[in-house]
Amino acid sequence: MVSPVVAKLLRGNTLPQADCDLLHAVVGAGRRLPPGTEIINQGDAAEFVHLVLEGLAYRYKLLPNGKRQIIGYLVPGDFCDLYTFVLERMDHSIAARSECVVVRLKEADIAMLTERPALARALWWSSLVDEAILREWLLNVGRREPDRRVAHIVCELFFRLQAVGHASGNSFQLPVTQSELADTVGLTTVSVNRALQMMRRANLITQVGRIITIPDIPALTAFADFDPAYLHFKTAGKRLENPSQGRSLATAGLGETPARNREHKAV
Amino acid sequence: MVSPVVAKLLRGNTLPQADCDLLHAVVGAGRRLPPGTEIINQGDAAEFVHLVLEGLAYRYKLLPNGKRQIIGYLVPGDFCDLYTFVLERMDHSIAARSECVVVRLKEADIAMLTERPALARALWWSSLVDEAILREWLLNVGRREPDRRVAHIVCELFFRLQAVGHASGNSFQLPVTQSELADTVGLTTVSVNRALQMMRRANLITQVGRIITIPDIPALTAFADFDPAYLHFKTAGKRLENPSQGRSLATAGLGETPARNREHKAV
DNA sequence: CGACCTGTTGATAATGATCAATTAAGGTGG
DNA sequence: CCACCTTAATTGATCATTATCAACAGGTCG
Repeated sequence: MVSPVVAKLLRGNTLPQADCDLLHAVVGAGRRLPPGTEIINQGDAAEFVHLVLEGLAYRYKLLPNGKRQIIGYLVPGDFCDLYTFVLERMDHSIAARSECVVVRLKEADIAMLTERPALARALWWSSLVDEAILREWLLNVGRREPDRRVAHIVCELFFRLQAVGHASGNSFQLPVTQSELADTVGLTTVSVNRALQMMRRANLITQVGRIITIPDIPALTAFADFDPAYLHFKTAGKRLENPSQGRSLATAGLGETPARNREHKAV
Repeated sequence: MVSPVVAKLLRGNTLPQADCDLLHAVVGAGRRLPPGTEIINQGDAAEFVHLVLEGLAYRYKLLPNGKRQIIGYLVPGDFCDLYTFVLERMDHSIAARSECVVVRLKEADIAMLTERPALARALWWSSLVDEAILREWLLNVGRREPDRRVAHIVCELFFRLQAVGHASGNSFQLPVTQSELADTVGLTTVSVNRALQMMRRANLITQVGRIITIPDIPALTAFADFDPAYLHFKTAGKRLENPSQGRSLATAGLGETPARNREHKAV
């Protein structure tokens, strides 16, 4: 069984086997957190680096008037705060959306990893991808039409979840409520609801509960103006053409019904 | 004369004198680019790392329908693409807004810098601050009211320009058109225009041409819900309380009228 | 069963976008 | 220095879109 971190880093990097082994050794088991747990709060000082092993979490910021903006999703293999030893305080919060398994790494662990050049580079890459995603989101929220915003985030979550083995074929579990989607794309829940309805009517997606199927991926990506290049996968181009490579379960760890399932193969 | 890079990095880090000297040695003179020059284009492959020494540039993405989203401003001391050797292709473009002086650094130069632990950490810090700014922008565009969006970006540019010596007291040159502001905060130019008018009427800002004065900084930051913590300056808290520390000229290198002036002191 | 959360719907109200001029400012060339 | 040109800022009127409000349906969970 390959840790999702390794799987994730291998999306954009090649790593010597020894580095993968080291990662496995350092990462260990992690603790299981119920949905809704605050993992990190804005203003927190550095202590540990948190890494999501299972489940889905999100970053967010709040406004004084109570409005919320979700500024990132964390899927298995994503670091919450790799930079915690460089920036003194968190400028945003992170909460578990589903049941999550999260490891806490000490500064010494991180140092051990970054001593290996390939690993240091891979970790850097992962933080740069986070930044690239933010840029694309800003474009999404600032300049895309509402329907396309929603379609775009659906595409992104599909690609990212697929990359860590949480899609089967063209189906995956959309692990968030419409209200959360609204807070990620800068709309109201009503608008998100109608955007999704429109997408269903146009047969761009099919929905059974929270399981979403994309019958025609090129059609959806075209509608959303989604180009996976910004995810900086090594094989991003190929994936778009032939995207049914996901081999594992859509439900593991991401549903309301906590799943214990760990059988997903790493890609 | 201290290079703006050094000034910038010292905002959030302490560096040994030797590291500052090395930076100076590596950075050198740079080339002068006229306003509007495309510095880097989306899809470009890695070649050099670009660093802005003078002037103002911006990152942006375009939509197929021609809409533009500005996703970052680069002030003196900012790197355009520090990560160019990690990510294969640029996922956005960068253009000079005013006349700019830009240096191109080879991979070997960067390697030389990152061999020094303090410098490596400082460069990492600078890239993390870029990311933090993106998060705040996403909140701005996604969830703040139009007037406050505009006020917020005015605050940010003031603080960042002040930090590199481009403010005098509470005045600075806002180096962009209203149309560019619109593309950064996700509004139309008409809305931005009216927001600025409102801010003038409320005496939150005063404008003479492109020179903006903030008569009451706490009032403006309160209105904008601007908390400089996300810029991760070491002294950010203090700056908010006592912000009239800028010592240099508001116009150097940032106006339509190209300024040759280099006398600004580093802070 | 009843409380609660999520998704859905229709009606209405605001809010920004759009459109179309007009004014202002800066830069150029005669 | 002035006429002229271009770009940027400003204005008012109108339109479209999205937010808001309110209510209800379906499911889950004690």
